[in-house]
Order: sequence, then C-alpha cells, then structure tokens
Amino acid sequence: MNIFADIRALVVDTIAAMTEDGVLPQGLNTDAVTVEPPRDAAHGDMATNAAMVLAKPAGMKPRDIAEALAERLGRDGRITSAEVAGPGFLNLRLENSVWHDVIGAVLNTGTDYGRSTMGQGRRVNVEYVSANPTGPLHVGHTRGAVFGDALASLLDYAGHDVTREYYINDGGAQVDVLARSVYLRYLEAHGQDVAFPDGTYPGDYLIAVGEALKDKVGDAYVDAPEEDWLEEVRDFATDAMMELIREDLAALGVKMDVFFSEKSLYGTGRIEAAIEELRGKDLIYRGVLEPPKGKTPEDWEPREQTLFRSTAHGDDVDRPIMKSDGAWTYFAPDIAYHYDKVSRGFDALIDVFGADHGGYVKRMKAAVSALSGGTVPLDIKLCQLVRLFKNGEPFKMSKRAGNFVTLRDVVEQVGPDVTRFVMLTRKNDAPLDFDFAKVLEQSRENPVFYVQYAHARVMSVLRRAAEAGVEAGDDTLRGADLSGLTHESELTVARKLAEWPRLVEIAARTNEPHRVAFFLYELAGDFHALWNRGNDQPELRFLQEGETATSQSKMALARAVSVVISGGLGILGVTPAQEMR
RNA sequence: GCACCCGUAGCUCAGCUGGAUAGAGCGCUGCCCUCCGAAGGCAGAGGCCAGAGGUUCGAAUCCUCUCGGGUGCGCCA
Repeated sequence: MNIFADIRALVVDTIAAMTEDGVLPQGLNTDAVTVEPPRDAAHGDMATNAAMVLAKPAGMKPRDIAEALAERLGRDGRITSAEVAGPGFLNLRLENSVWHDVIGAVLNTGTDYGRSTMGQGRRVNVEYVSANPTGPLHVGHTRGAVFGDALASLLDYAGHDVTREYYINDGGAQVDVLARSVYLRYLEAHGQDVAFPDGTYPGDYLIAVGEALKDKVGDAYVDAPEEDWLEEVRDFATDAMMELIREDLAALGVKMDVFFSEKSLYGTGRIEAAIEELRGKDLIYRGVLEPPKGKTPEDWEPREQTLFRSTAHGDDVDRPIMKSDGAWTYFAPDIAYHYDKVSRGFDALIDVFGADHGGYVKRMKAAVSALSGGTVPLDIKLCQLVRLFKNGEPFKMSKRAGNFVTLRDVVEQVGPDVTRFVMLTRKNDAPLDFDFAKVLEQSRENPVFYVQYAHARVMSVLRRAAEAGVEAGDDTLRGADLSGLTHESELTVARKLAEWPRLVEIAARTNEPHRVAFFLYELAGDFHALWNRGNDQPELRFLQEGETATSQSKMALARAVSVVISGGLGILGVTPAQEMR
C-alpha cells in the first residue's frame, strides 16, 4: 500500500474523466503530475501540482483547473478537503481512516510493507568492495562495503533482481608484490632474518601466511629462484588474502553472490574478445596521446600506444589499453570484465568505487556504453573517505596491518550494527566523520541509538502489556479498532509510516541508501515525540490501565512503527534492538 | 591547464524526476523533573542556500561563468 501512489492514481483518473467530459482538452500528458507530502504540515496531508503542470498545455489558468479538480476529488470518500492554494497547488486533507488503514497495512504485510514492484524484476549487478587481495580491508573499504550492500538490499526491496559482486584484482603487478612479501615471511618462518624493502608489504598479517606456506611446501623454495616459486606463492597468497577478506566481510555481515577473478580473463582470450568487439565498432586504434596540460610528467616522451576511442562515448581523452611493451593496461581487463557483465544479461550495472577512482568514471561508462550499444546503463557511485576520531581527536591506529585502521578494528570496537548504520548517515559523496566514542553514545545526537531506542521502546511496551495481562500479539493488534487514534501526535506518526513506501522508491531510483537511514531517524523522532507527550498527557500513553481496547489500538500504532523500523534496518543490514542496555 | 565531486544556520549535515514561508542534531537563550514513562523534555532566536547571469508560472535543485575546498590526470592497479 502506497497511499501517495493511490491518490496520484485518483488524480490522474480524475483528470482523464475531466477530459472525457470536455472540461480539459484531449491529449494531456500527466507524467509530470506529482502527489507529495507538503513541506509545511499546515498545508494539509498531500499536495498536487496537477493544475500548474497542465495549465500551459491545456491553455487554461491553473486556478481554474485546480478548482474543477478540487470539486471532483472532494467526492472521493478518502478526501475530506481539497483547497486551492498559492499559484495553483491543490492541498488535500485525508480522513483519519486512511492513516488507520496504513497501520493495518503495516501489521498485515510486516516488514514487506514498503516493498515495491518498481524494479519490475530488472536484473541489476552491484559491484562493490573489489579491494586488491593484498591485505585486510580497511575503513575506506568498510564504507564501500556497507554502502554497496545496503544499496543492493534497497534495490532488491524495490523490486529488482540483484547480484552482489566482487571483482578480485588478482591479475596485476600488485599480486606479484604480495607473493614476494609472503616469500619473505616464508624465509622468516625458516629462521632467516629478512628486511622488507620499499615496494613490499610489511604488514604482520602476512606472517601467518608465510608459516602456512612453510607447512605446505617445507623448505622447497628456500634457496629457489623467483621463477620457480612466484606463480605458486602468488596463488597461495591470493587465496589466503581472499579468505581473510571474506572473513572481514562476514564480520560486517556482507555476503557476495559472485567473486569474479581478473586472472580468469588472462590467457583465455576474453580480453582479446572484448577488445575485438570494440575494434569492430572502430573504437580501437594506434596513436599518440598529448601530455596533460599544466602538469607534464618530467619523463614525458611521445609514445605510440593502442588506444580506446572513449571520446566517442563521452570521455575527455582516449585511453590506452596496451602499454608500450605490449602488455595490457589495467583498463583492458576492466573492459573485459564489464563486457562479461553486459554479456550476462544485466539490465543495469552499478559500480561502487572509492572517491580516488573518480577519474575512471567517464572511461568506464564509455566502455559500457560502447560494449552494450548504449542499452545497459552504468551508474558509478563514489564513496568519499572516512575520517576517524575518538572523542573529537583525530584517531590513528596501526595494528595488525601496515599503517591503517582495519575493518576488523572498527567492527570489534563498535559492532557490525553500529558500523553499518553510521556509515550510512552521510550521503556517499560526502566525507564521513566516524568517532569511536560518539557512535556508542546513548543520546539523541547519535542516530544509531535514537533509532534503536525507538524500536526497543516498542518492544518494551509490548512486554509490559503482556505482564499486565493485555493481549498484544500481532494477530490481536491486526484486529484492533483504530478509530480512536485521533490525536495529532498519533496521526503524525501514522502519516510518517505512510511515507515509507514512497521513500523506498525515491531512494532506489537515486541509488541512495542513506535516505533510508535519515527516514528512520525522522520516524524515530516522531515516535519519541509521541512517547514524550505521554509524560504530560497520560491519555497518550500506549498502555492504558483497565482500557484494553484503547491500549490495543495504541499498541497497534507502536507495533507498526517497530515493523517499519525493522524493515528499514533490514535494508541497511542492521539488527533491530530488543532492549537498550 | 583539464575533468569529476563538494560549497545550505556559529558547527556537523539533510533537502523528493524543479514546488509554497529552506529543515534536523549540536551549540546558544528561556521554561520544565518529589512520584506514576526524564539514559531528559518543551519552546525560541539564528539563512543573500559561495557569487553573478540564464531557463521556468515557480530554482538550494537545471544551464553558463566566476570564486573557494577536495580528488584524479600515458608506459601503477
């Protein structure tokens, strides 16, 4: 049930009827007609811009249309008043029973209330994390992991068929570096003193890998030249790192559907096939790039390279796909990987990158546009960096790994639920301050606590109802008579619940899961406000002694709040709290 | 030099495919707690939406330019 969609349908139908009756001219396009909650509650429950949108094409004055529309809409049983306001807005007020029906719908459909068919089952691939398999995940990855995972859940909730995917960069030079680093740890495990030169990974997390390698191969590689061990050690180390990363993701509650190996693209003709696809469209050529203006590298010299004509699909300059020594650049397997995604039949692709990869957006979009003939949209979401604090002081911690704070550090300190929620309290393209102390604070200024507290309060009141002998199971509450819920504070909460399905669609359309977190904060705020009014006005308390039916109607509202919070937190991957402690 | 992101209250940030008098938290000011629902609550002040043009019935939102901050820019992934 989406009351905004319902009323919009009513408005559109009414416009059609007015056309039928000759009040409005034929052929009006109603796509731009919106029905939305007004910014100011004093304007009513909903507002439609229909009259203003139609005025010009209809050749009529907005107010004339609005008044005619208002007269007809007023006949609908759900609408108590329809008033023309401002330049031609139509403000609608709805019967309380509409909001009571919303509560009923929430209780009847549970956490699926808000689920949308908007996506029409379209297949969407969300690629996220995709960290190099050279070490544990750090905080930057954490944000991308939470964002991507929540986005995937959101799209699923909005009716898409979602695949969660991780691209393993196991084909480039960085995994050779990893192999050499592990080899040093292997020598160390054999009792040798080793030094870690620049260009190797000195992190402690490779010690165990070196020892495991020793357990596996004994001293077979101790005095062997690199060409004898590089490949095996590389595979061994990469597997170990991916195991580590899977554990990191599991600690955060992230589970991928597909891990796609970059290496699987090499030596199998798949990169070549993707490039041939582009060549067939005359998008591959040999050429020399101009140096970037204003920042010419000192060792710049013109080189002829194999280039992708990405400028034909919106990029600023063409991009090299092959180095001067004939090896592929990193971009070539990326092209092949996205070609694979397109070939698997996805209707839309989403890549979640760190903000430092912003420079690759245009070329990646160009590649997908070229490879799919413009039929598969690629949206790239960039996650800005996370700044760590503790009690307001910048926080640095080096533990276990080189010189960065790991995902594990964060999850072990504050838990996966807090980590996930906090990571979504900012828009993805805004920097995020993460304060280890503040995120655990129990106060209004901490959205995690505030939302969880609202859910816990509902659970608490339901428990107390049971203790008081008031039946408050979901089956009972579904049948409660809600007609007594008429106080403004109660209706405000119910109206907020009515906005949830609409919010889901907006968030899914914009690929912005943070909107869910903000909505839950607002819903919790409305609920807490109602709860607090109960302090001064006992008739607003959820449990009314000796008034079973009244208590049940109020608890139906409370329960509905908990259901929507629970459903919303589910999208974010956060477990609702049963009690605070 | 070019590209992308950002610029909204003192601070940190929301703001719906363009909609009415631009919102929240913190901070600030005032009021409220013997107890029954205060790990606080209620109310208030606080804005040239960086700036200038443009499109539109209507712009924080779209376009152009300027200023300021961040990120990136061939043979690294």
